[in-house]
Amino acid sequence: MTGRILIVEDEARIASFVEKGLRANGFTTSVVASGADALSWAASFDLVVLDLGLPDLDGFSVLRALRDQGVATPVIILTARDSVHDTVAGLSGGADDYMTKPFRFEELLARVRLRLRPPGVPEATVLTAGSLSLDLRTRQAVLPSGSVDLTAREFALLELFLRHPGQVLVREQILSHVWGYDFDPGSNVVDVYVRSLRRKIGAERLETVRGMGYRLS
Amino acid sequence: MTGRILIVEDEARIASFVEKGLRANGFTTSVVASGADALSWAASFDLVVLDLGLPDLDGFSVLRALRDQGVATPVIILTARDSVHDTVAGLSGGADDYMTKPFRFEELLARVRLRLRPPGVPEATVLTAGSLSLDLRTRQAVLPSGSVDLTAREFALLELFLRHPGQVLVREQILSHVWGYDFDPGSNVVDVYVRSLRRKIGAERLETVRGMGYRLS
DNA sequence: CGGACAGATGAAGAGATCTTCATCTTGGTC
DNA sequence: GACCAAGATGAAGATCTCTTCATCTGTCCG
Repeated sequence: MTGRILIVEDEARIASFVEKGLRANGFTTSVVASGADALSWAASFDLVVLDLGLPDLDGFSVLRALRDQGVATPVIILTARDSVHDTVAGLSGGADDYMTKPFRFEELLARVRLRLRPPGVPEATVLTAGSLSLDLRTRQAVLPSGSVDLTAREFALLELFLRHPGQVLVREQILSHVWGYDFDPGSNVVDVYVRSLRRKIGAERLETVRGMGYRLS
Repeated sequence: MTGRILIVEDEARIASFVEKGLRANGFTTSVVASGADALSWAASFDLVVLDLGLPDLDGFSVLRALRDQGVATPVIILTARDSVHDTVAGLSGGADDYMTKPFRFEELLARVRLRLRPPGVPEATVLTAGSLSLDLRTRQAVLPSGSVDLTAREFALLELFLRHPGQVLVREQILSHVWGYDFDPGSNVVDVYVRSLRRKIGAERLETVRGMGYRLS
């Protein structure tokens, strides 16, 4: 998936963090630091990441002005945790999305991908690898022998494997995706959950790559 | 939301159940009972509900034939619970959806709506009523005073209220939506969960309508 | 062979969640 | 006002979920 993304952010550190991450994932990005610039440029982009704490215009004025101009580009808003209510109140009809700072980059990436999904290519309801499938709505693993209910963690873990089929996933990667940003590196939760997944979907499906991590086969 | 829906189902009882429900929700429907008819008609509809257990052609052949003809109409498959694996395996790339029989009508309706959502109108991430919002992804209620985490049941209950704002919801409706099809009519779970929701979002937001049920105000 | 380390496994405990039940309160009706 | 039904509430127990910890097993390498 590709796309041109406009980052409207005045803090250089955050702008750079977002820009690097998005570029590393194949998106084209530009950064502007003011609401005025955002207004002039937004229409030429596929998506806008908009910080609410701008120096000149506040973010919502920018958003409203864009919509008044008939610009329909999806906007993902970055906001401080303590002004969530105002932010959410400003999202009319779900056309836009928001994230509270600080945020994990993966979360932003997921939302960007969601908004840029080509129309006509609906969201997957099922992920499949070989004879193993995962129903994303019912949170069930589907095997030739039948369906198995998964817990939230098991589900998140299996989803991660299914989204990276055949690829070795390192513990650290797994921890940061499934357990979040500030994980305890000394924990063996991953092992334990791989174990319980294996019990449910069959041990042979999750291959151990010694010294590296695990791989879905 | 409107749309023309083709129901491909040979069991009259189920066909009627689905047709009535969809019509009651503003959709235009037609029913055919054979795969051959499905093939000739599918292209003129916005969505197809396709039973896999047809007398002439099996459902998958119909689906494959449609795709071979270049018909991209979204298809929702109805299948027996014990052939889930085959069904899921047949869903290529998540372009289609499936449901196991027996199913709750509301579930079908939700999937129909999902598939017929006009492109460019992304799925809502937040539902709002007055100063109360619900973030559908984080499962948090957002109030002027801050955000509150909800449990799975609380979330489902509040979502139901927010999708029917200002409308009185009867216990039975609530039970069938949030607790599923085969609920115990003698239970007071609804009361208990209304209570716990009130504690979290403020008692004044959920109004009691004596002898009827509850309403979000 | 033996040591060291990576991974596998089982069990236990904390905490959350869901539901049921018993009791109390409120509103409506006669 | 008295009564009854509907609803509100608190508490307890069953179950599930997640995580940690201790121990066991297997692999690699000298």
